[in-house]
Amino acid sequence: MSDLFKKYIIETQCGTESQYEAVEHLVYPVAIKKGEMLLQKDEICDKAYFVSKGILRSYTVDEAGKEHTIQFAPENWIIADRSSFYFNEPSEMYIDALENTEAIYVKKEFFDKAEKIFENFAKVNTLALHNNIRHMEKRINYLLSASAEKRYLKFIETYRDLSLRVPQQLIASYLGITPEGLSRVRKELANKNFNRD
Amino acid sequence: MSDLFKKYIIETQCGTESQYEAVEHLVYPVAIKKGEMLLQKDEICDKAYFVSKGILRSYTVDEAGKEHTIQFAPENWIIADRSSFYFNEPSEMYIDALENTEAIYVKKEFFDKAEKIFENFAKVNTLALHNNIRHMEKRINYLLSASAEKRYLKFIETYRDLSLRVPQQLIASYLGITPEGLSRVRKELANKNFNRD
DNA sequence: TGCATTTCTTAACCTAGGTCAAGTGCCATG
DNA sequence: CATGGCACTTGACCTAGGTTAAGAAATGCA
Repeated sequence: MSDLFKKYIIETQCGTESQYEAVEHLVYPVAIKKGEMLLQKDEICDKAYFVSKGILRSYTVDEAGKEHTIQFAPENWIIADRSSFYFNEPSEMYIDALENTEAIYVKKEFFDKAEKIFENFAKVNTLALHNNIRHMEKRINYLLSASAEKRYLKFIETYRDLSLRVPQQLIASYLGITPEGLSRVRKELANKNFNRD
Repeated sequence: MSDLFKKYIIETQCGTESQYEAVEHLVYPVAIKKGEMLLQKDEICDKAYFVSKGILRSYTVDEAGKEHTIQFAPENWIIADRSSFYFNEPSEMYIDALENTEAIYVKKEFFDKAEKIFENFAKVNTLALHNNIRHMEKRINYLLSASAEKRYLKFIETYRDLSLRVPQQLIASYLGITPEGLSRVRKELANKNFNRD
């Protein structure tokens, strides 16, 4: 179950099997049932999950009770409330499983230990943070400037696989539109494609 | 002109004057006139600016020619296209000055050198990245879930000083609404406050 | 002080997308 | 094989906020 994570670590760190063995005891495999909650609002997020099979998702809930998807994490992705994890502050979000999922989680100790074992751990981590920032910046820009249709097209272009595996209503909640709105957008796109002979 | 930056570095790094002197030659003071451009789209952003007086701003321009403000940087803030700076890739954004501004800029060499001089430079930098991520996450959440009015109220609560110094149309472009839209929101807020005797 | 330029407001009108309420189709479990 | 429950669609209606165009204020510059 944690083989994929092992591979991920060894590859990104340019590490060896024996280096990985030195941190392995801090890697906890878990099987998560569809719908199961891994993090609730106001809890402190002390676990970062790496998905080896299935999909996890983080989301917020507004005063009106509506869910807003922050992130999808399919295979090979890491998910956590980074702010809560790093600053030890209560989380604003929830994390749950969209499918029966196999994952591993690590706590802070893993990061501390890994920094000692892998020469470039901090550097690789910084790279990951920058990737994260770049991604969020693009998302903000899209939310500021693009219509529902454009945001959807961008989404299926960027996450082709996810757009097939994830319920449409959740994609809508990621894009900042309603399920009905997304349904309409899809219909209009279908018409366009049909009409351009 | 660079005194504020010196103070900023010494404080955040818990460093000494003499440590600062060892990196000072990599700190370039600049005076920027209102309206002057510091970064254009498609350029690689190789400078990070720290503002000691005035305001800088980063923004994108969409296909319709509309500007979308990504960040305001008043005194004591740092501004750059982080992705372009870190990954050496062409920038998607512009940076200009909203007021006559005094700033310093540093290039990558500064970071390299500072990492050697200040014991915790990398750690403090990681903290800054996490702060950045937290901030962007909140912004995404607001864009997904809150009305124009709520976003505006949040903005003036969070950046009281900026909301007085920055032209309204630019605040609108930060919030993802039109200047006219913001004007209407303000009017409605004024009416509400007037009518609650 | 006076003119020009930019910023902000207002109002009429419009539209993308929200809301609400019925369907329709699709598994999934008994 | 039936049925109960989701997920998705559809359509009628509504509204927040966009668009356009015009003026009013503010600001800068000479």
